[in-house]
Amino acid sequence: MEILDAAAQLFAARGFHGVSIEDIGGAVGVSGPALYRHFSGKEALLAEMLLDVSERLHASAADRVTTAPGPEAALDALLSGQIEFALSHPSLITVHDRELGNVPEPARRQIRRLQRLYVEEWVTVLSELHPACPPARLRAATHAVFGLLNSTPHSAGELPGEAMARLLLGMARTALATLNDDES
Amino acid sequence: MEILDAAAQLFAARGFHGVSIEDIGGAVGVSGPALYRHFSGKEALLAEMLLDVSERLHASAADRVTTAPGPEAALDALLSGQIEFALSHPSLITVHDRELGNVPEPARRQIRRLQRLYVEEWVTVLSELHPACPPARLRAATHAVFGLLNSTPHSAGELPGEAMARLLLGMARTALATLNDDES
DNA sequence: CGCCGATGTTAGTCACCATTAACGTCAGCG
DNA sequence: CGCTGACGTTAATGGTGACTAACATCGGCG
Repeated sequence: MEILDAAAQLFAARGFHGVSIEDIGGAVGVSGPALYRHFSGKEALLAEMLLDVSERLHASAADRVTTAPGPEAALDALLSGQIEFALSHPSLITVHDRELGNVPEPARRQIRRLQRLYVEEWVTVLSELHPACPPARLRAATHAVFGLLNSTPHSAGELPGEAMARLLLGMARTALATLNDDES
Repeated sequence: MEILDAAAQLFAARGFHGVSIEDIGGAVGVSGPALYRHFSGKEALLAEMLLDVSERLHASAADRVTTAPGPEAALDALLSGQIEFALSHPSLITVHDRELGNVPEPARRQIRRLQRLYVEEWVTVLSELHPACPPARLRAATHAVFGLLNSTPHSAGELPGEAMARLLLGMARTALATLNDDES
């Protein structure tokens, strides 16, 4: 929806509390309280936005993993999916890992659940590739790779999108390839 | 200062606009407007906090690079410095790359300048190790590595600090080692 | 035509919050 | 002793912002 897109950009730029309902309305051409015809409140708007992101990420990951022929292909599919999403929706990525704390309780738990499932998708694939590696280490490495891939909003414009995608894919792949070698 | 530490944790958890002056006062045992005896306002407090972080990061980087015997050692020193800082001051790291937009103008420019100098420190070292690599690519890779290293606040507690430091060092090192190999 | 539901609009209302005012306390020091 | 400067406190004050109320507009459909 157009409202959610505008809100995502504003939230990413100024933070949830730095954006007013009137700001969001103004960004889509209506003014202020008109938004209450579409959302029950500011927090509900954020909740729907983050829920949608979590669902899309998790659904895409589950799909890619099950259709991949093997763990190496699955990992590449996960990497490409995350990169594609981060490059095409930088504001959503930014809001997604900044503003969970402002989502009210019924929805927050569900978003957390989807995020956890998403991470576990990665950990499962990685544990097939690195059976000797303890899960906690795989989880930490997964979060680190997310940090790497989600850095695109910060380095926006340094490189054309296609080049950036290849760079991130290469860096993430090799970063994950060393998981067995090191001592813990 | 104790006030800045408390404010950093609050800002990291709830965002600049999500924290009130009274919250910060309460966290250090005084209440509300007492803070105006130490800072001219909320934004000034943030400015001092971010300026201090930028200065420490840049000074440490410049120092480590000049005392290192060669580019490989310099890169390792940069990596270790950033990891050490991120692991010991997660809130400062979080605030540092989220809240620049809320710093008023005299100070913002200076913080930006220090951040740019910090990045250039990395790019200079990397360009000695990868002379064929265009600077834009090195800059993008540097930001990506920052994202990787600064992911610690998100994966807090998965791994003990020492293990996390080694994991991040290994991942970042190998991620940067592939910079020449890929096509751009 | 005339009702209705979707969608907006403009004026409150009420809470919160940064900042300032006015007023203590008290340690150190002449 | 009595001043002074550092540091706090509790009341304004003024602005902002989420949310609600009361009031249009209008396309579709009986």
